[in-house]
Amino acid sequence: MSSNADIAAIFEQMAALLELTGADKFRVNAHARAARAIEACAEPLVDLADDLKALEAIEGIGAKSAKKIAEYAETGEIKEHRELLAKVPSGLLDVLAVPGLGPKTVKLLWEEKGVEGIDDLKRIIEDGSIADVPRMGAKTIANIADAISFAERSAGRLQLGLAVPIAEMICERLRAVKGAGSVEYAGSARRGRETVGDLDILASGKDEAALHDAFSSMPEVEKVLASGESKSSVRMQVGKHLIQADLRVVGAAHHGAALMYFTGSKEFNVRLRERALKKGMTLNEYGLYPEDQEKTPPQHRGVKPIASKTEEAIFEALGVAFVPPELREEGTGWERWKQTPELIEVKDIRAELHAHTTASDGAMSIEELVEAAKERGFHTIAVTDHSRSSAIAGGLSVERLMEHIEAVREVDAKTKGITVLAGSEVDILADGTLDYEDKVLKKLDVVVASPHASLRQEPVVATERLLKAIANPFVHILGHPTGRLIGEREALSPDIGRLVAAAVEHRVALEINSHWRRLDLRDVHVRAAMSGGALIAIDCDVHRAEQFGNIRYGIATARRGGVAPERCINTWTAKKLHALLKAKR
DNA sequence: GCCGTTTTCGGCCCGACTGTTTTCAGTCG
Repeated sequence: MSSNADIAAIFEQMAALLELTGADKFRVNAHARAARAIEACAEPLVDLADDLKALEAIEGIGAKSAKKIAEYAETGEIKEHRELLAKVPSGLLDVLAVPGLGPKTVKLLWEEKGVEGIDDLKRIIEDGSIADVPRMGAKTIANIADAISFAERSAGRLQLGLAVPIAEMICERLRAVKGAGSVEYAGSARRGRETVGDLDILASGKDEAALHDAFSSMPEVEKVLASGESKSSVRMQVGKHLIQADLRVVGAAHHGAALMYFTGSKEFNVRLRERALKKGMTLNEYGLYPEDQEKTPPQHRGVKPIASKTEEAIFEALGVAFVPPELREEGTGWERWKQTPELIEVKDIRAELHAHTTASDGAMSIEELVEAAKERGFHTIAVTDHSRSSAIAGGLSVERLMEHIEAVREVDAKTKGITVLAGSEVDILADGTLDYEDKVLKKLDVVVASPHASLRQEPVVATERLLKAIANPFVHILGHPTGRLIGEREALSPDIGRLVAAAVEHRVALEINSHWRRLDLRDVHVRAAMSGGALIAIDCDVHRAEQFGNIRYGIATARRGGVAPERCINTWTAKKLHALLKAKR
């Protein structure tokens, strides 16, 4: 299989390998950028490989990279990549990944000490010979040893739903510091990325030192990595999760510029700063200033910024429409916007269409589920317990399903203020048939069809399987279409373009499952669904009441995919939504 | 290696912090 992720990984690796061979840094960066551009593409690039012009049309992909992608599509490898791997020991890539070790140092360790992997590095630390290398003092050596141990203990990036609560906990504590002003989290958590590498906290306040102290002395902090006047950095353990957190304290006058800078993405910042230069201005984390060729940064010379207090002001001064944080990524095309796209928000959601009760693997009774949905102000809640094949999840036999439908109807009859629909999350079997016969499906108000087993199918097989499910006349929603679990399993890689086209044809909504372990569809798929004209359902797949709170992660994913409220059926009025569902009965 | 309502060649964002240095290189975001 050769997904975009595979190709992106090769480009990413080429960037690192080039760095280690001492290649021009702009060339290195161009490879890293190409990797991001490839990753952000919804369409499988191997399908585009016949058309070099189409590949080159992708921002960040030039003639050379397009040729390499075509070469990969044809031969399954890239010659330059193979040659680089022959030159540089692949274990060096692990060494380069150790925090604090950059290309210069790794190259030096390799050339002077023969280090070709982590084990070699550990060995020369242990026998002390690492000290022969220039600029290797006691502190540096200790930091490297520590970083290795951290890398070994850390599971890497944290899922969004694990990172955000930690970020919020830190913010709460800093807000409690005397004289604290605004405190908020930025970085990839603010952009709503599915995983977060480290937490970026931005604060202002009367007593800057007090904020840094409070931050560095949190009980979960196991090591202070840096502590300067404006920035401190710690490594902390929260529960079983290890994560790095950075705090930046800036004056309120610089808040917008700092927030923008700290939110990123890095690529976005670079593009924006380039744009500023073209307009005769310079942008840094303190503000947007007139460019005057002076070497000392403008904020140190008392230069009055053109804009700095709010992000909005900076965008305006640059002549760019405000870019929502979720869209500040490579390949979203923000440079061409005339105005900010209208994106869906949590408050737009008025119905949950994918929920489980104690009848299968949920923790709530029908009544408790309905109560929780009412509390969120929803007009509709669909009860969609598992179908019979999901035995582990307590899937319902046809007989039990019939009883369950009755039970749901009874609750609906006696409930005021919300419509309770009888539905099912029906397994899509390996061959694409559904777990209940059509005559059973017909009795249900809502059918969410989802893949749960046979998740290692080849893309072609998976595509046909899901297409068949979409074409079933009784299906309303395609639930978590790929079945992936972030960082745990890739699951299916269907041809999203074809799924979208079929979903449009059969008026099936594609689900964004809001659980932070899933976020499935993922952001780039959602973007494809939007450009293809499909409807989206954003659901929490609730098993417990608190999981309704996961909607924020589903919404973040939707926003990253450019979803406007009207494209999501959960935002529709009861009348409109129910009409859509009934049209298939 | 990419890119261009100034450019198809000559640029390519900007600052904080650390550690090992006596003025700065390396790394990070």
